[in-house]
Amino acid sequence: MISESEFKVMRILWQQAPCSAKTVVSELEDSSDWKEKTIKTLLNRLLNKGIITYEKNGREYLYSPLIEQEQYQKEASKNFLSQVFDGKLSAFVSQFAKKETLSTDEIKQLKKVIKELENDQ
Amino acid sequence: MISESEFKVMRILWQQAPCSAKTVVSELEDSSDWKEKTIKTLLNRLLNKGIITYEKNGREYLYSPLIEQEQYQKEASKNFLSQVFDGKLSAFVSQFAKKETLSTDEIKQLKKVIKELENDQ
DNA sequence: CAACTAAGATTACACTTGTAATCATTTATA
DNA sequence: TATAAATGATTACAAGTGTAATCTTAGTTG
Repeated sequence: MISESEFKVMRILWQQAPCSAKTVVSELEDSSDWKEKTIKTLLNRLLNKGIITYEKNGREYLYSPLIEQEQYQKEASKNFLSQVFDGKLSAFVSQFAKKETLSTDEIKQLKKVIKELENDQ
Repeated sequence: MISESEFKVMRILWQQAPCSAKTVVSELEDSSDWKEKTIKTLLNRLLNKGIITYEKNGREYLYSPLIEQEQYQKEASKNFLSQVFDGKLSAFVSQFAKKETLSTDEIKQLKKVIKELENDQ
């Protein structure tokens, strides 16, 4: 539903909403090589898809997400896992055992997460 | 590069290659509601993209993948993680701590994987 | 041998996506 | 006040995708 390009816009809105087009544009002009018009197109598509909304501020819009990042991430994760790894989280994680070299810190984080998972049982 | 629909075809080829179109079709007619022509289109697109190949067997083709599943999974994983979770595996995994209820077995698998990760350090 | 089938190849067509440019309108400015 | 500038809206256009149908050709069958 959210395309890859649109997602980059969403990340900004998730971080700092409500947010003017100008702000989004200036952030994305740094981190990408999109033109202003391109970025505005993406905002508009997100609007039409009902994924974000806006309130007027003078003659400009202040945009805000209508779905939470976590909710979206959760759905995206489930889709990804079921599509690529037959739904098996461990199969996915073990991909990274093969030389993808996680940092010690990431591994520590992971262990913590696993422990939480156990406690929830 | 591999679309979602094409991926479903790939899964069959990864499991049982070389594989005739007829076999792929009959498997997918069960698990999806695609028509035969649709499935053949997908095979053809994969061929044109250079993702699979074939050898002739009489007048039919026997298809085989040209990339390994693991290689593809690895790439897809990296893309997914960096796009949706800023590259952080633990952020992804912790999604599942929130009520996505993994089976005890999955958690056990995960722990094993983590242990391996540690040993690789 | 003529007609039918079945395989792959080619064509179809609407929708999405990437990537903008132009249009219309409103506000700021000379 | 006429014009320039900036906003969002609309339009553009090629490539990729989902989802098939038609075409071509070579075997199969009556």
